[in-house]
Amino acid sequence: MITITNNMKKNISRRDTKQKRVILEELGKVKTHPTADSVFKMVRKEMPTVSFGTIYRNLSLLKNEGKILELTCGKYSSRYDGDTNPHYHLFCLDCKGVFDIESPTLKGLDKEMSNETGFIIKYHRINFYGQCKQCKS
Amino acid sequence: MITITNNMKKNISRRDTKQKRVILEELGKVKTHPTADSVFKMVRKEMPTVSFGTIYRNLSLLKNEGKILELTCGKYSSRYDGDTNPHYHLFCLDCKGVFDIESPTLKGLDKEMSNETGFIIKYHRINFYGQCKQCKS
DNA sequence: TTAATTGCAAAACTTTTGCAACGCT
DNA sequence: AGCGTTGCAAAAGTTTTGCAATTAA
Repeated sequence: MITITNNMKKNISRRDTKQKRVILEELGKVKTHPTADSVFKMVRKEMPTVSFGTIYRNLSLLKNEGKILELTCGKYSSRYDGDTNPHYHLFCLDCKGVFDIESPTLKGLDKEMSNETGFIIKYHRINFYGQCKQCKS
Repeated sequence: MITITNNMKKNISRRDTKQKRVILEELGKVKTHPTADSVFKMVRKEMPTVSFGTIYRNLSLLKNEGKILELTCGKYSSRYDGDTNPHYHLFCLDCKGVFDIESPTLKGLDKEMSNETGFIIKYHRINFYGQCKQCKS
């Protein structure tokens, strides 16, 4: 009999490090959906010797563990979200900021689209594009 | 009196070039949502001297003119869609392919979300993630 | 004619990776 | 002790840009 052990799950955390803790902590503090570079700068303030490689490696681990979200938004630079509750985002075409949409998500959409298309659908993301409250004046 | 001339619209085409025509033509032929690099290779077959800069510059022009769509899908490489009719996409988590969803789009969603959130919403994109028909076996 | 566009190459920018040292467990 | 993780630096991948030559209008 073959047993699936935890070790067989690839690219997830096996150790609890200071760096990982600070990254998650900093992401939890902000609602700005920072890029990897911004996370790097935030963490640097707490840990001046942290490196870029460590930021990227940990963001990848945390994402695979479902502790953070990676938002895809155009060429260059993903953005990261410490809030893993299902929600959508507004991308401001003027200031380029990313904002949370508070409205509830469309619960039946994945199943409905699965049925209509024949694809297997696990989840979806909705990105709205327009102007944020600051920029709409 | 100040007149808005066509010249004041920045980053749109002003000349009709062979390169631009071939790029649009090649994008119209496929349903694969190619990356800029793939478009480059496709166009190279027709025009062996075309350069990367020309591909990127024209993809940007065509996008600004609404003749093609740029799909954002994770770190690295945007993908381009010659079909500008409103539709959603499935991103296959296995083969990494991008597929069109034929179902109609959610027409009232932008207005509804505008009202609920106070943002100005111009358009939205929905990305579904799962398995395509090939990979779901 | 004149100004947008091209091809080429270099630069800019984001992300990944090799490796020796380090530090969880 | 064993091995996952770190810091550093270099490499890899994508996109942009400067410039002289070309070409559409």
